Amino acid sequence: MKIGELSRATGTNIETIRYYERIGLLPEPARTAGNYRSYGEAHRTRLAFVRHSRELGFTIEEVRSLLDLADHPERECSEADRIATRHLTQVEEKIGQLVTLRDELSRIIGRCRGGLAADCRVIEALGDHTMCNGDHE
Amino acid sequence: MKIGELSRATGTNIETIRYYERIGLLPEPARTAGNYRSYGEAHRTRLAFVRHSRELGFTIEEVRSLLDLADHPERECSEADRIATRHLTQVEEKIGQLVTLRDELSRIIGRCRGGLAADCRVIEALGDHTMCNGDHE
DNA sequence: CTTGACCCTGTAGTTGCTACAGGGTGCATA
DNA sequence: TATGCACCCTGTAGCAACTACAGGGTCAAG
Repeated sequence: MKIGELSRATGTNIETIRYYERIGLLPEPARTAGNYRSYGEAHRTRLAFVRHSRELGFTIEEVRSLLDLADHPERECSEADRIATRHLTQVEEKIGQLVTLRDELSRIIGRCRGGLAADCRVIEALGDHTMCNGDHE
Repeated sequence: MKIGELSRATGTNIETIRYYERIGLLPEPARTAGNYRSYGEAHRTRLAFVRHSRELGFTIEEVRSLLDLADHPERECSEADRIATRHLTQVEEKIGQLVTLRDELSRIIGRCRGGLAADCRVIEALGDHTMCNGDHE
């Protein structure tokens, strides 16, 4: 498989594949006589693992740890569980923050009744930080 | 006010203040004899506006537009409303994505009953993209 | 007169890619 | 044989929004 085919097979940008190789997430593949990268099924599987992990929001370093574990099936999986659980916590925190944000934005926008910027509630709200009750960290 | 005081007054990193000045979000302040930046109340207000906007997740370019509007109170505020509404939509989309993410993560983690990586559901789930119903873009 | 806190400029690093520039390869077609 | 085109290669620079130095200057206190 050439890089373009792997790209299409996994929905990954070609530059991204080369980037993953550069940072050591994907092993260097064999080369053809013309110096083209030549991938096998194992590469496709590994790249799919990386992409799925990234879609779930794991950082590159987390993906590296997860891959490392996948490469060593004789180890305990508590590390994987720990990484995933911590990530879940972070996602939940982020959701909470965004919900707070959404509420504040809705409130600000709801008060805008058009007209001149001089009287705009959006602009006013942004300038005046005390408008929110002050306890959002 | 020297930069350190402005930093404390607004909870903004000193480097960030200089960065904002460099990219033109904050005007260049007067300088003391010793070439120190010297800020006034207007700078503090403007920086607070920027920080609050950034906390709400507006991009630098959006903040630039909002500031521009705040600087011209004779204009209509429909632009501010448009920017804020678009941003609200984006925040809502992001919340939706994260909720989907959280659910998938919970499902994956919930199935992990410890043991060896060889049998780990987390690792397995990451490798096998078809485990999710397949319709998340 | 030296110590320490503060300030200055300029540049490089962060994350996770993405986008070139400037070339080489490989195959079909004229 | 030439040539066009799609594809591939390396290496470097760019994005957002900061953050972190290095290597120096300023200023007040002791």
